[in-house]
Amino acid sequence: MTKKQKNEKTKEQKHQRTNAPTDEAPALVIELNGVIVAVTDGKPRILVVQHPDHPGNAAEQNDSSLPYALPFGPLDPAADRTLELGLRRWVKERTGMELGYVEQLYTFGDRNRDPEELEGGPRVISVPYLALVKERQLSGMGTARWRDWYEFFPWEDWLQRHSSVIDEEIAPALENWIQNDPNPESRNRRRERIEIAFGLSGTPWDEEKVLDRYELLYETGLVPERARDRELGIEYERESPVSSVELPTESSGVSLVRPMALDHRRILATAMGRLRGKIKYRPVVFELLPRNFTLLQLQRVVEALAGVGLHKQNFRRFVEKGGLVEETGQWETKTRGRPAKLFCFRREVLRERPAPGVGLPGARH
Amino acid sequence: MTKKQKNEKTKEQKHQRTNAPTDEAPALVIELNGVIVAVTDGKPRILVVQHPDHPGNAAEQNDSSLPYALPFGPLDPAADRTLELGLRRWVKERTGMELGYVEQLYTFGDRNRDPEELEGGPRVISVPYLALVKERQLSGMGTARWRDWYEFFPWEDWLQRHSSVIDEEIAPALENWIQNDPNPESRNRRRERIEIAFGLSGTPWDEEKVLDRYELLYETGLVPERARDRELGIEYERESPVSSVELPTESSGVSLVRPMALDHRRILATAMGRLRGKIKYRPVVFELLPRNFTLLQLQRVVEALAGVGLHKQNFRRFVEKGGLVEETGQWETKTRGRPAKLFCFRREVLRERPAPGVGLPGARH
DNA sequence: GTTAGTTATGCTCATTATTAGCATAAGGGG
DNA sequence: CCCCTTATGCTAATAATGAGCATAACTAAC
Repeated sequence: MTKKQKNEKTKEQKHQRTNAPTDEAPALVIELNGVIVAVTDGKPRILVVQHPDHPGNAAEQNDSSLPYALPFGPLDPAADRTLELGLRRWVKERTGMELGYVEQLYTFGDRNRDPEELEGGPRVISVPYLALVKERQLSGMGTARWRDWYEFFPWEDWLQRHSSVIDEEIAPALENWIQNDPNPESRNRRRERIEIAFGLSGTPWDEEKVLDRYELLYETGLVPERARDRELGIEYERESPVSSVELPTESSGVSLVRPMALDHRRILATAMGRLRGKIKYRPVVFELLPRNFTLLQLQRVVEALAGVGLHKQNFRRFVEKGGLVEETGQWETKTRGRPAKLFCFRREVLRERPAPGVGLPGARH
Repeated sequence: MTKKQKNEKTKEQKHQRTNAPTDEAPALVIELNGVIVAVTDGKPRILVVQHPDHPGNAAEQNDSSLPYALPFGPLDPAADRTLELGLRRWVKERTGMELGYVEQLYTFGDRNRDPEELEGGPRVISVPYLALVKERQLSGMGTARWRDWYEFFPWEDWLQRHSSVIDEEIAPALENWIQNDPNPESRNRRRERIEIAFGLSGTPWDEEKVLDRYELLYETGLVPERARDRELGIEYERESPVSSVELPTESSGVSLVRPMALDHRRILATAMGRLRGKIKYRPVVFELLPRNFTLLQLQRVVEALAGVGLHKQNFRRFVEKGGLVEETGQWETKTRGRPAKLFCFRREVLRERPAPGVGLPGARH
């Protein structure tokens, strides 16, 4: 299949799915994206599909090198009663999965997020949702598969690889970017943004700033999406103009691995940041766990999401004294060491505390 | 002007502003709403305009009885590069106001939120933004005006009127709604939702749950919007189906005052909840204050937004020791008692703490 | 059946925050 | 000068948090 053919096919699909009168393309489409998250074996996974990506993309792609994309589908303005129901509908259709907890993330509406707009395609507004599921087999659905989300964000993982990526690759490149700015004032702003986002020079690491970090890497060209978009004539700019003399150092062969299609890595970053924040004040972790679980299982899930290690005893005290869980009287025996009590979520906590979540006791902040 | 004429005019405007080919109405429009907030004299104000509201609305309305609406305008998919710029553009156009801090709130996409959809109008997706400004004169713009947001949400104000509305009107009516549910299980769910949302029977009041409270009042018909929508054939349902036998007791002449047009009160509730949450972990209050301010001014703004009173000394300690503000060396003298030091926001706090905000020290929780 | 390894769980102690007040300071208006 | 108002300093009691030590209860290997 030639590149041209592929493009046409994609465009056709897109028009087709908008339910517009066949002779006239709509000016506007709403696309629903699902960031479907599960945690297995202490790793946060997201559901991805393979996607033909940008029409003008670099090398001829065979199927296995197609970039990953978050699953998505169009809103049918005539049929879908609500956005959320639209999302649930086609996730069901395409993966056979009935979503449980679902939460709207943000609405991305920048022009040319989808390069087909440049060729006269409709303006595409994306409304991504975060969904939390207990991982299970996918019924049907060909290309969908689970991936560790740190494959796309290695610098977010402070659990295992102690994130040497930042010290060795990111920090020097960003320092370079700072120096490249001739204006001293905006240079200071750059330095401030970077130090805050990446927790450099004394500033503490904030696991929630996933999006800020991604945006910086994008702006500085450290992430392949930037070069790709630029080639296509897409200029992404921060919505709040930060008046800066952007001259990204297209630079340094920093290999910040595995991009995603379109702006999906930005969407994923939004989801990660949101979830990392939300577990602290809403008992959403339990959506990712079986009904009964040991405290260590719970801790592993939190650590996996937050990307940081926690102090075991303090964590245990936190969730127990905090009334977040209660004993079931059962025991987990199939593990290696001493058998652990099984707990379950304690619903009454919702009445007792205004914002019950897990927090990160003992994280190195 | 007859009602019919009015309706037609409105619809025409709407189509006009979509930039669709004149002969074909679009299936989808994006509407941008601004929740523009300022605080003056210790009261949170929002900018509202008057709006013809629903076509099928009850009595013939003269201009002064038109319901208030949040200012809004359509996205021009061809011209507006980003949603946020679209918002800024027409806020500028219509009010002469240059917005500073702006934040996307949510995307409301339920079908028939705008009753004109029932008459074949396009599906309207609303993307409201929260904007924080220092109140100032409106240049131009006829009908826009500032209103205390508690006019629309009297039960959210625990500062002055110690919210007797809840004890005297809301709680009894909701209790009634609980009893009206024949199914004991769903009755329990209702009770739980109500107790959590309104802080009844031991549950602490959570000032952030503004939306939950509004939704409950809507579901139970305690808010006039419900009856109005129903008359028009609009059935709003919670997006996450909570399987319940909805038979709202259209009930009790509870006068939960001043509705807003369309679903704008829901949008406002979203904004209030978001802002009440956000001041705790982001230094956004300062957007509402002059560069220099006394600690009491700062406290008054926080109290106004959160709707609760705070312990003065603890509040002071909190913001000072927390490094959120710094002395300017100047003094406020025009007040009555002892002159107060003037402070300003201390930007460095952004580097020191991951989530710098004001918190509510000494609130009766 | 002893030993080593693994995981669970109890408990302590120092430190830091938070709550709720008491008390004093510094202005203005009679 | 007295009274009212607002600002500001300080404290004692309590609660939450951070960092460990120590022990318990299992499995697998020898």
